[in-house]
Amino acid sequence: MAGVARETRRSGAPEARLAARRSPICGAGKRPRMNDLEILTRNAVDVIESTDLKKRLDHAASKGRKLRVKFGMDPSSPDLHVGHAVQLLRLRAMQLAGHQIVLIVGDATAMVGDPSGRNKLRPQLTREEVEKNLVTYQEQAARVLDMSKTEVHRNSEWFDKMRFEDVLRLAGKATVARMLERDTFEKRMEAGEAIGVHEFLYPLMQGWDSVMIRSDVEIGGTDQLFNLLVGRELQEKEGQPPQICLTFPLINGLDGRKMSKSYGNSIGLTESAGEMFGKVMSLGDDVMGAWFRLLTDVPESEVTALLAGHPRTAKARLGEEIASFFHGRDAGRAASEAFDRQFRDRELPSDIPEVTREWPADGVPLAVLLRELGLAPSSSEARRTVEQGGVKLDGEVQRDPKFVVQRPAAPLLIQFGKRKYLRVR
RNA sequence: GGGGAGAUUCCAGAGCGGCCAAAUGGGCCAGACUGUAAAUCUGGUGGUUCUCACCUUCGGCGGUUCGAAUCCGCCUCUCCCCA
Repeated sequence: MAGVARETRRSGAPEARLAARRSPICGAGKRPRMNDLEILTRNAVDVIESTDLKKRLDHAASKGRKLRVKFGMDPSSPDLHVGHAVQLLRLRAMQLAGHQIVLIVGDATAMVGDPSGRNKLRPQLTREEVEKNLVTYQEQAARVLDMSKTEVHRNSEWFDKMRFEDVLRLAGKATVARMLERDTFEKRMEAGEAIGVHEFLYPLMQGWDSVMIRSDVEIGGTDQLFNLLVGRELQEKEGQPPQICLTFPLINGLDGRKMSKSYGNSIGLTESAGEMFGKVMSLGDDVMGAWFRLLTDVPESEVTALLAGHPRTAKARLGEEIASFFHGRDAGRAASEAFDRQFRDRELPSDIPEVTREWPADGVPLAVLLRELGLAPSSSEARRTVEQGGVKLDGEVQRDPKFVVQRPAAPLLIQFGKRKYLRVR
């Protein structure tokens, strides 16, 4: 199904730099052709409508007309994670291929709250909260996209100008029956959960965004299909060619649930290489294949071979690929090595922070010390961990939370649980 | 407008006058084991200078009682059925 067309080459300095710096994932530095269906739709679950997409891509390639590719970000939670990366990587491929990426920051829609995948009424955000998240969002998107070539809009640009009359007109473009077809609404109805009337407006707003920016393609997670399709319908009603909808798999979080910052099971795009690597290593063996295919550029034949081999080796490779994409090869490798030293070889990490504190003459009980150093959130928590043998002082397990620690002559090494290390003096 | 059900600790969900800081499962934390921060098994999981005791918590505010998450009143929010 790979598109057969001659390569259209052109040189663009900033693009080249970006490609060089972060080559490993999408297209390994090779810029995809504008109509390379294979690369642009890799991993896609739904492609609506694929013949139309092919046609438009070919047209774009021959006329040199960029397609406008829309991606909406909901600034209601302030962090992007690797789950978003699945889609961002496709956008990046499109961008490298020469298409125009249009990011919509859904500041107006965020005040409604996307009902997708929710079994709960979402709290509506205030303007201030949205503003704050918006800034960090763009910084994070810049980890994957060349923002200098990316168009960014807030949808408040047009929604703020609408009067109630306009809202009614928009609302009139959909029917309740149509809205209720949506699986999340259906499930919530069945489960007897709350559905706010304003939530029906969400898909319409997102769809209206497509009309306003005249998108050719919109990308989203599989849970976005309904919203994307509404965009198509609205565009048709407004006399525009309906956008192509591409959906990509949602990636599960570290614990198998949907990846979300609020579940604490995500890997954020701005996390350190060490953090990323370690979190990947905590994945269950059975999801490695999906992660390889969705988040790395490792060829299928190699993935198959890795999965057939030792899971530990495969997972380490996965972690290294992911950490390398965001932080460079060297950092990725370093993270992998540091992990091996700490967890496989059980050596101490090389970068143990050291703190200095005040010591009363008669010392400090261990549990209190741990809390004061911030290793434990409360002294009860500290006590439990100590009693369970989770705390080592200079390498020795200390099971007595009341053990009094005196001012140490040399910095005292404290190991709290598996991951927290600290030296105090 | 009428009738019914419900709001519990991070989440789901028991409890229905004292034995409740509150079952169980998930998550999380620790330990054992290991190939890893996988899997599995074990323990822990409100706070307090802590095995006792005390303090805060079961939508909100009051009340009944020696004693309430549990009973009563009002309030807020949600769901269902009927109109």
